[in-house]
Amino acid sequence: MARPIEFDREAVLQKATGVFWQKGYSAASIKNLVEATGLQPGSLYAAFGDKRGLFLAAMDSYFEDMKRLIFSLLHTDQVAIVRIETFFNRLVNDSMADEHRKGCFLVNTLLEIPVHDQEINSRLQTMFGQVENEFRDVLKEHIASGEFDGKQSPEELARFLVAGIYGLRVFNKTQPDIFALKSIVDNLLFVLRGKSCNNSA
Amino acid sequence: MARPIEFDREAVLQKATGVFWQKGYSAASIKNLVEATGLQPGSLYAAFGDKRGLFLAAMDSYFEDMKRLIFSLLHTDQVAIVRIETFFNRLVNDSMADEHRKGCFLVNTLLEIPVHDQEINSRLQTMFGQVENEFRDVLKEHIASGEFDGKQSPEELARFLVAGIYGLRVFNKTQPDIFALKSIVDNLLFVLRGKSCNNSA
DNA sequence: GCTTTTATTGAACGAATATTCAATAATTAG
DNA sequence: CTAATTATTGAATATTCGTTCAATAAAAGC
Repeated sequence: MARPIEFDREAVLQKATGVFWQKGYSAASIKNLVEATGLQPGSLYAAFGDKRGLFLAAMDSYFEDMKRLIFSLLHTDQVAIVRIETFFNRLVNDSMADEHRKGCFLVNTLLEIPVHDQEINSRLQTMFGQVENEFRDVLKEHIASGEFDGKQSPEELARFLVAGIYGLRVFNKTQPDIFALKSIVDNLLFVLRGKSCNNSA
Repeated sequence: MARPIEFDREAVLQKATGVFWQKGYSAASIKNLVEATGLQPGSLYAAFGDKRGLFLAAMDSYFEDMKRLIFSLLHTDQVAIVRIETFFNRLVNDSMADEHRKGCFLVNTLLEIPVHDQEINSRLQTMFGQVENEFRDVLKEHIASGEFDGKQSPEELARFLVAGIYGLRVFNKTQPDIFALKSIVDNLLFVLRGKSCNNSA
């Protein structure tokens, strides 16, 4: 028994995410967000509390999309190592396709927000932790398959891959070169093969 | 035949760098900078033009220090691979020692400033290019020493290491764990050994 | 159709922002 | 000592910032 909300919350969050992604949290103004979303300040504040609340909601929205994508790439009927390869190929292609080279919104946020902001940083920690765990599970399969004879644990390898993702995203900001990115991926995956020496065969 | 400048330019830049490093470019206010440097707005503007000019000067000052450090670590009488190891050990130790986990000022800046800001980004590109070249030269020595039988070029390996530095700096923001960092470094250096398989001996 | 409830509007608010500049201070040249 | 030059001061500036709120609009219950 009241006036219903007119806007599509998800669509608004996507627009707002675009602004924060492009400019960062501090440099994104309410004016920018009002223009991008089409909502007036009052509506924005009624829906999300304040600028920070909108930012947190944008983070969550972005992460949900990201999680869905990662899950779809990492849970197929292919061999474990191939799934990981596919993931990194996708990362390289997406990086090249992004004309503004915005990178990953969450990585950007991680570096922008000082560590003493516990609310945002613990969120990021949880999010990146989930990604790490996804890789860890796939790596467990990989190791069990016998195609790997290195001494590293799945946890250790997962951390290494996550750090590799960070490296690629930052690298793409300085040198958006597809061959460079691919070569970095090759070297990352090299670590996962373990059996680099085939002269026993 | 005029009043001399009272402040120490390098000392002021160090203080200003601290503010930008901690808060980022956008979130750092002139008020913050005035308080940190001890200079009044007028003096700051007379010396550096505007906030952006001060930021550019801070970037340059920071990079000079960084370059000196990298040079000192990478040009010793040790074996090439050991020098690289030493560099990464130092990076890990410094990361752990930084209580505010500010990471690398230039990497933070790289992710904060949109790519369409050509002035700042081309500066960063040059700076990181120089670091990459330093590694490339050391890797040439490493490859020439015969301790490496991989197929990668020094250029490719240098890019990989630089991406590794990026990865470590970002990783340290989410998980400041010395064992995790060390394990990532181990895996990075694993790629440089090439001769991972000793069963022919 | 009237009341109630909630959404939307957008002007208005005070606070904070980057920057300027007239006044003052400190130095040197002559 | 005086004049010239430049550094320093910090209040004042205009603008932009995030946020609020009274007015208005739209729906549902009775």
